[in-house]
Amino acid sequence: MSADSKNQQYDALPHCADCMIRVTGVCSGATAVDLRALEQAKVYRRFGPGETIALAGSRMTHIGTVMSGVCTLARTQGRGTRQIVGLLQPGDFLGRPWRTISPFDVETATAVELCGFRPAVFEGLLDRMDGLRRRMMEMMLDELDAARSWLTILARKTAREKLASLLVNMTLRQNTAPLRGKPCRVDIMLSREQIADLLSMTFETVSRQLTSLAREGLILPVTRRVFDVPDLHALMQASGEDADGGFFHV
Amino acid sequence: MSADSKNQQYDALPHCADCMIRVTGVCSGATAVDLRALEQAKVYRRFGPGETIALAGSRMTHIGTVMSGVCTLARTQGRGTRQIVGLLQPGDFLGRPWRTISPFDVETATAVELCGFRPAVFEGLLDRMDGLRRRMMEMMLDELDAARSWLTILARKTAREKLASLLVNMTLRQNTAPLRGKPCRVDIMLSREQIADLLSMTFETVSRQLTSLAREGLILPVTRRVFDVPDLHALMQASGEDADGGFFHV
DNA sequence: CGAACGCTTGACACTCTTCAAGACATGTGG
DNA sequence: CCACATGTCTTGAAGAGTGTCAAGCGTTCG
Repeated sequence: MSADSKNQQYDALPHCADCMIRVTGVCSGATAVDLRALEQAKVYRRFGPGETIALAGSRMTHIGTVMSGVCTLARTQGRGTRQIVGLLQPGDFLGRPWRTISPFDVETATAVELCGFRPAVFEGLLDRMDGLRRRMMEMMLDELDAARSWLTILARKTAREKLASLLVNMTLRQNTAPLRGKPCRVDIMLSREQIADLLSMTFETVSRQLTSLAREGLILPVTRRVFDVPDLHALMQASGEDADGGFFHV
Repeated sequence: MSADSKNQQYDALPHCADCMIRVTGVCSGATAVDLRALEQAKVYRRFGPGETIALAGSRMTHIGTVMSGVCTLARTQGRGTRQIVGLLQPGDFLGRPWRTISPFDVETATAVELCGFRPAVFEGLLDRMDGLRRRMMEMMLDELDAARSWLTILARKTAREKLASLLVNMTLRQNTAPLRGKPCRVDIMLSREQIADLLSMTFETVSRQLTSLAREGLILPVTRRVFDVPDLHALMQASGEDADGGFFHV
């Protein structure tokens, strides 16, 4: 039934009615009636790890909600240094209505499923649907706050604190109820180099600080990208954050 | 006529019909009819330099367009370091609808005139006026891009490049047509310490780099905060930006 | 005039980057 | 199965760029 030519015969993604992401995504602002229109317009897309979804300056063919996996927004500077300015995790919105030229490179770090729309279609829906539009504005405001919080982390923290911050952040997003004192596990899903590009360091410094944190027992390596966190509270203190203070979420 | 109690007897600010800011502000999205409603709802406010408009976590009594002067959005870190995460210059929108608790300290760097609205009133106008709402979303998207571009500058540039970037940015905003090769003037309006908080450096380093740029003739000091820029293109190169590449605007 | 403030300049310490080599894992072809 | 290549990660040593601490200058204001 009306398969987009790009859509291989994967298992179908959930219908809006059964979709878990809908709790937090843009579509959480949609009414039941709206949802039926969204269902008709949406186009699922899948990407492998390491694929480029859009280069900076190019037009995005689809915008929408990340269903699973992690995307990076990045820009390459003058002399080859690369800065990742945002991570898109499940529930986050990829692309912007009325601004279909992406100002950043959009790439997948892992396999990614996207619940997408043609930009013009989605803009039409936004104009029609009050709730959807309202949720969209909320999410944009949240993203702005997150970007600014992220700014303070990159700008003022030491290498050690930056890594601890990233680990705490991802631990919180990956564990539903990470009780303090209760050990938990975190998968950073990014290579040392990607972490470096995200935190504005060299991958050597990333490696050094990770082994340093491991030596002190704040994290316990399981594989190279998976760690056990025996004491999240201790890791928070290493991140230099005041108590529960403003933990970013992008 | 209907003077707000906060409004001392200053000269009146312009009517919307004569307002220059309206070219770039949110209200540029308003129709002639909308404009009459805006005119009725707006409340001009004035602040002296160094005033605190809102502390982080507090409710903003007014949101609206900055008419003149410069405001800073800032947050104080754990050990007393301060990070300015955004500058609000004339035409920029101060505060966010549906998010009246400010996540940052809002302060004036100079004397500031604000064309403000009660949050609830402005939200009502947004719901009613398609053009206004559309322009608001555009501005939010631009702000998000600006925050992310700013991120790459803070994260990856040297002290010298950061200062050059800031100077170029402000020069572009303060000169309508800064032709390359044509000399122009820039007023940074911020103290050395504020610049340091904005660029994540110490004020000593700011001072050193400014004198260094001046020694090389890239900027010519007029007063301590005003410089002539004999060759904007040369300054751009010192900023490490690729040609005209993504110059941020906050 | 003295005090307060913003700014400049210097000397030194320290963090992080840079350059370089090696360890470890994975995959390929003989 | 090995030799070899490749990519990712670790570790080391030296150097550059900023932060830190400290002193001094210039202006403003009471």
